Amino acid sequence: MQGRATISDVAAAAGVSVATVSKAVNGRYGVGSETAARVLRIASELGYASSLGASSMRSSRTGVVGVFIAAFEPFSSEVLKGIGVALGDSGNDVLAYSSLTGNEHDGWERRSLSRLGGTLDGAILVAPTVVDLPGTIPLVAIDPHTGPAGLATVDSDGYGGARLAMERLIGLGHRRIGFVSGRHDLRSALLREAGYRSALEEAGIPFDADLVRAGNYELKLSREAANQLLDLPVRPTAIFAANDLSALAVVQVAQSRGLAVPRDLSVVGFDDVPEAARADPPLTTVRQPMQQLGNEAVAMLTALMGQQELRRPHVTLATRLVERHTTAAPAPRRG
Amino acid sequence: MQGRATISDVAAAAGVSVATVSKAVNGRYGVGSETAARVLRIASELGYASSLGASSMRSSRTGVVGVFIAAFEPFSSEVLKGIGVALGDSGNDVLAYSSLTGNEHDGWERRSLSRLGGTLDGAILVAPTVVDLPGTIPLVAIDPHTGPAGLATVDSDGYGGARLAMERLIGLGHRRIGFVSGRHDLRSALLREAGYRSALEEAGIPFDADLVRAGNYELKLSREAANQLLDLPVRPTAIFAANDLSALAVVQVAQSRGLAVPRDLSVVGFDDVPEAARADPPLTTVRQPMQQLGNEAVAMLTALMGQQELRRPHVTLATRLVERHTTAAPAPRRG
DNA sequence: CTGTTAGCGCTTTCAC
DNA sequence: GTGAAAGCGCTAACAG
Repeated sequence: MQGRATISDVAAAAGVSVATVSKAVNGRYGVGSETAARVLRIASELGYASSLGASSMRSSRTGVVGVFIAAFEPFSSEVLKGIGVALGDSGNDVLAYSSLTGNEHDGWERRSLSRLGGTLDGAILVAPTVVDLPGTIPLVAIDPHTGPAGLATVDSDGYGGARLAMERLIGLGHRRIGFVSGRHDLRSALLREAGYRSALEEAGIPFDADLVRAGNYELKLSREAANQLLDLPVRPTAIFAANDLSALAVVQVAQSRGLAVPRDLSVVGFDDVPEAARADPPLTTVRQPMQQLGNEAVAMLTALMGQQELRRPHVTLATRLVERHTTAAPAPRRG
Repeated sequence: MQGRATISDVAAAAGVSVATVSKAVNGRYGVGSETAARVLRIASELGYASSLGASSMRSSRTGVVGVFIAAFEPFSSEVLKGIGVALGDSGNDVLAYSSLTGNEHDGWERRSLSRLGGTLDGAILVAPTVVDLPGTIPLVAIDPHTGPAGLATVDSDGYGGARLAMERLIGLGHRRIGFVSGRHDLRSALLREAGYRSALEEAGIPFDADLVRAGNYELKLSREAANQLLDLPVRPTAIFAANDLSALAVVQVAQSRGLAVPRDLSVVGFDDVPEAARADPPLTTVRQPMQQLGNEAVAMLTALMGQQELRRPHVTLATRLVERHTTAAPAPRRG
């Protein structure tokens, strides 16, 4: 049982050639059923399973689909859950890969695809920002950069979602609403920002560039953005953030400055990651169906892997506002 | 840019041999600095990155650590987050693998390890139930089956946690407390059950076998267990479940039978997965530090990969009770 | 039905 | 400093 058995170990133990073992293990024709049975038994006894790396070098199908993510953060994790259940019965294994390493200009998605592409039957990219990907295997992107029309994509309605958030805030009576923006290399982030502006415009509230600050979906930057916004001579009464991470950062900063949320400042996020519900106070946010994003991506990928044409190569899912406890009417004017 | 570039593509384009490219790319000695620079530039232009499968067949270090999980469910997802951040700076990539396929007697952990073992520098197994694993690479198990003393493990204090839950329930005045058990092939599940019994005993409440039902950490079974418990002639006033999934199932079943939680039935879970906080009503549960489980595992694995001896090959983390809204004093006797 | 052979992409001696 | 060659574990022709 020491050190993984190889195909030759099995062959030797069974007294046959490696070719025969390979055929038996893969259920190919051309092996006596008796021989096959014996080989299988021995393989099982030895705990043999073919090396993914080696076998993928010779044959095309491997039965594993890859998911490439930048990191195991809440958003990707939810997507992964959706992918996992959707793939549950397909007989495919799931391999999620996060490459923190060498994040230079290459882009992790390129590098990862290069390293693993040959090994996979298909892949899903979560929030890729790189445009031209090697076109070896079926690919679908979730929440992508504005990429080539050729790439199948799934995302959710960031524009509409942002409007939902803003309309609520405006309906509550807010007129001075800050915005912490997201990663500008992601279409979804841009759309959320567009929704912010359009809602303002529709309500007849003039756009004020001072009220939008870069958060880039990063904790540090979002905190800075929040501080800048709250340092403004005339403080915003509400802040809409491009994702929950940023929104949570805003809440935290506000609280650390002695401001009560939502009494002194309303905050709305975007995503509805699990962390949003457990925050204190629980975050009002725009929910995007993250697990369903995964489901849809799997459906498309499955079609692609089955050589099918996609009816709809771009799917957009609806978002909705989840009101929790970080929104309220603005406090009566205090100067 | 079509179809991943291989090392020979780079070699051809650079007018050198594949051997030279390999050395240049891997920073080995024996290449002119001028040549190396040119090769590197061309490699980058071609978007070349060495195939993981192929390179792992020849060299030992690959810079990727694996995490093997049964599925992308809430518990594993949290652990993965912890592993991800802990590994962030190590320069290692993370590869999470879930093999739903062929879950026969082999055990997914064996099979997966066999298929990928050669490709990884080390691996973390989440809730493995198989005992003898091939000992090829550094391994650490999180929440393992009672395995050989040789395997490094990290888990949390299931016994103490269960007692916390039970003591609270008993303190609230409950005397008739049901238990939905977990997977009996996991030590943690057994310890939670032991905690249940010991707390009962200590409070002088006689153990009643009718009050414990198998949930196996499965939705379906847990629902059945809940129904059986609630069908009892003398209904329990509280139910402690071995994990949150089961607890949530119990709440759901109770509600569907017209019982109000916590008025008619108190429920306590175990884990504190994100879903527990968002449930309605939010679940009272025993929190185990899932992300920290991941951190600890990484620390141990890193030591192991660095050839170091482990000071403490078995680490157990503390748990604590998180009271939310599924617990209350039992209703006054109504027969 | 079974074994021999070639070669996937890569790294590593070992000559030159 | 550079390249030829061997071989990692495996599968796919092709012989026998």
